Amino acid sequence: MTPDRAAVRRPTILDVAARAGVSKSAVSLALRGSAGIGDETRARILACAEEIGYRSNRLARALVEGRSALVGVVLNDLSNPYHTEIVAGIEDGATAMGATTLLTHGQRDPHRTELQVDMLLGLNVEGLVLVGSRIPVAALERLGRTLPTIVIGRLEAPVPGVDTIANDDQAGAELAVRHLAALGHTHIAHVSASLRPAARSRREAYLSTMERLGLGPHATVHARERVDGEDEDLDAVARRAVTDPRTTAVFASNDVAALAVMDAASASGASLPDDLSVVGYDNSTISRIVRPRLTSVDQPRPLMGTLAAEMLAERLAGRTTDRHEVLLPTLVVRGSTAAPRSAGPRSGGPSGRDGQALPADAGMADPSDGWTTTKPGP
Amino acid sequence: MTPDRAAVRRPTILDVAARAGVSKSAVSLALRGSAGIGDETRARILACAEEIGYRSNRLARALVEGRSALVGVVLNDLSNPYHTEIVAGIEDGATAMGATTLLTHGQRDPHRTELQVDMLLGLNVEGLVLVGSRIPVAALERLGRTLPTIVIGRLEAPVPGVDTIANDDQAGAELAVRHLAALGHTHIAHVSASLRPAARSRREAYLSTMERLGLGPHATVHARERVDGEDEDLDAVARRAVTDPRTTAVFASNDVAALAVMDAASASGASLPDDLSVVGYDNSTISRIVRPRLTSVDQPRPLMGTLAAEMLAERLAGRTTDRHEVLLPTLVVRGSTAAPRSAGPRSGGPSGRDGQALPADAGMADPSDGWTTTKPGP
DNA sequence: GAACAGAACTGGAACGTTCCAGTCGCATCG
DNA sequence: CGATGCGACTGGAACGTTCCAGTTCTGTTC
Repeated sequence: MTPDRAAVRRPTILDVAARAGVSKSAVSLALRGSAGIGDETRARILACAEEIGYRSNRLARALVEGRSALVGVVLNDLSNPYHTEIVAGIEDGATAMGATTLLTHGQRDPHRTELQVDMLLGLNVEGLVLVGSRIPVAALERLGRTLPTIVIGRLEAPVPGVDTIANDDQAGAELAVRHLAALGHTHIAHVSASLRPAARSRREAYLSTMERLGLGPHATVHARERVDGEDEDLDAVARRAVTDPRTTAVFASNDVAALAVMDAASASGASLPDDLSVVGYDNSTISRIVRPRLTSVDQPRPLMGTLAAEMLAERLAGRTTDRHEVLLPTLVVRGSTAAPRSAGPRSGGPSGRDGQALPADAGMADPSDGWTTTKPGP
Repeated sequence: MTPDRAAVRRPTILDVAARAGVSKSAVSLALRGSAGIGDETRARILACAEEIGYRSNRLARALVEGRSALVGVVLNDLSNPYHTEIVAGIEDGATAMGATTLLTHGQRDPHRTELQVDMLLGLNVEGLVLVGSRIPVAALERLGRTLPTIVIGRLEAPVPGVDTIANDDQAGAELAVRHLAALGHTHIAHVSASLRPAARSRREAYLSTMERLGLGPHATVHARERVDGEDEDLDAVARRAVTDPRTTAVFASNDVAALAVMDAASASGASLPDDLSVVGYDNSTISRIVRPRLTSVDQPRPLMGTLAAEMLAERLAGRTTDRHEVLLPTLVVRGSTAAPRSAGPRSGGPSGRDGQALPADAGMADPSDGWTTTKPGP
């Protein structure tokens, strides 16, 4: 049985005031720890508040203060553990600036995402972080005009008033290809999981790196046929990639695709990593579950989160220029990559020990902070 | 460059009223679609609102209405994809009752969880759903007295005013053991991942089911030594479970533990599922990634979510008695279970085809709705 | 002992809504 | 033709805070 909650009105500042025999202003002062109130009175007020279980009404406060101290985070897909570490980073940053984080998820659906954003705006959030969200460009432009907005992930084109944080897909892809080449692979194929901007630039970087390494003639891209549903025939693409007997290594544009390749290879009787080396992208939980464990490009997710919070703080402090950050990924080497059967490593390259992280090309940025800044295009 | 947002005050209902040449009340009426306003005037007001980009301030509305139309959901661990489907269910239910869902995560930490709950209370949420959250009992009791609270997961002991939704661990464990026995296994071991209530009752059900099947003498429980950190030596336990040559099957108390068992078995040269059958619990993404794919007990997660929303609605409609639901799990049979090498199946049991779901024992509940109700203890 | 300073506290206004008790004008009715 | 009723609209109060301009009181200074 539960006490009748409807009858028990939630205590307000006035109830506390009445009990302590002071005015509501005194209570407000005491609760917020402001000066201008005696220690003795303050203690009494605090005690009274405690006794009747007073809890400040954040809605009312937000209304009068004109600021909600709320930051909205929209996740495209809650089930993607990829997002989790980013969120943790955002939360830490937001907490540091005295704000609290409100999460919602768009369920991979632009329409739902827009609805969620609307409801966050209704709650007067002071800033918005969209994590890998799919949202119509028009809506994003409106947001850029309305409040500080940070997008984590790659945008088709920059939107005025919207900051972005992405990882350097070029560098990541290069890292993967160079790792395979250093092991002695020459016939390195690429499996591209989607046509979204991130996958596209990984593919381009794959091609250019192959070219630069003099392996251009051996480059092959296995992409999906343009089917509308996205996860349509990834397995078919993987099977296609695995059939070519000359291919000894595959760089996949994400871990899910890499998993499909590993499955296809095993199904055709290949033994991993001896017959086929596989590199994924995202360093998701998949990479630690699958056997052999997957070598994968890792994005600095916690950093992405704290950076988002930092950029939000800047915006709130008055920054009006757009900022676009590109972070350098690293490669986490695990058991899915090894020298091909026919050849040893071409150089004193990575030893391939499980879980060893390699920083992105040191020539491109200072590896000590792990990321670099690029200015947006016109 | 961004327009100076600070200068642009967010338009209010009064701005709309001024522009449309009516009173604020008329605008309020028009926006909410109430009667008492002419079609022509309404259209004009709506147009004006659109023009100046008016957006209702939910805070102010909540303040005066005394209800926020907000439901708070606290996730213990965002990275656990287990939760995702539950959240989707809650959201659907909440949307149906005209409320929106606010997510936060407790980061597996009781203290942080309490903080998150506090901030949700400050936002005047009308109900709270805690998903697998670890929160001090004292705090939970306070919540039970304050507002409708639903806990998804098993509680040590019922808390007055708090509803619970859990899956029937007994039935789930029985399902797993019976499946293995039907395949012909007699030496079925159990690996217990934790000492939390759910794992404990799975273990008890394992033991009693073994007993009932006349396999009591062959029952062995491999539990963790009492180490404070939870994931401490799961692998060691798994290795221990795998060393006994007579053991041909293992029922693990969750998928993570099952994965450890599979790893340990592979490491010791066993081939799965021929040398060892493994059953997990949770039917998490792990079970679909690992090879062979893991047979696992599945909890009706979407149902748990919608049920939570339903129970919340009941509470808001005035229910004051506590409700405790126990849902029946099913078994999803995949490739990790097969008849032992030495013996065929003892009966015309399950065929073991990949992904086939078996309902829980029909004698315990009507399988058509998939769940049953149990009344709480005194 | 009057003037003053400052600390401690108070009461009203404001925030952006909804709600409610009216007011106004107009058509209908007896 | 005056009363009645009703639809359309208005203005003030209220929600629970914070903020600000006062007010009171105590002690200090000349």
